[in-house]
Amino acid sequence: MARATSRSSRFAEIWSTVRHIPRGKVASYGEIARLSGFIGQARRVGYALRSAPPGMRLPWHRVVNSQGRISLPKGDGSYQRQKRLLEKEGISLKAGKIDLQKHGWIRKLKYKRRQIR
DNA sequence: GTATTGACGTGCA
DNA sequence: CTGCACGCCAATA
Repeated sequence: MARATSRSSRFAEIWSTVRHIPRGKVASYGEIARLSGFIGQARRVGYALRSAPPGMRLPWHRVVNSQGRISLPKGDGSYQRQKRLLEKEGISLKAGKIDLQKHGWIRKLKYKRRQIR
């Protein structure tokens, strides 16, 4: 076994991480990559999600880019599709962007930590 | 085998 | 704010 070069096995880590994203929260491709053990390989996450077959109920819509923006093209309606799924979970988009401070699963701590609690 | 593209990220002009 | 370059890895031509 050593090699487990199966593509599925390689993507399994990413799929598993994505599945751990709580409802109503979002994570970036880079964060998913890091949590899956693929630091700096955000691109692989996008590839894994694209290869993810439907039916496994993968919350792929909770994954956006670091800017809080949907990376899918608007041309074929993919953008709208994800946007709708997000709004359905209470995640609203502001000017095409998500407020990561509020909906980010792993938000970066800011220097202004007053009122945290 | 190389070249190009892609559901990305970060830095810089 | 936008656009461009480079890095990262895998799939595709």
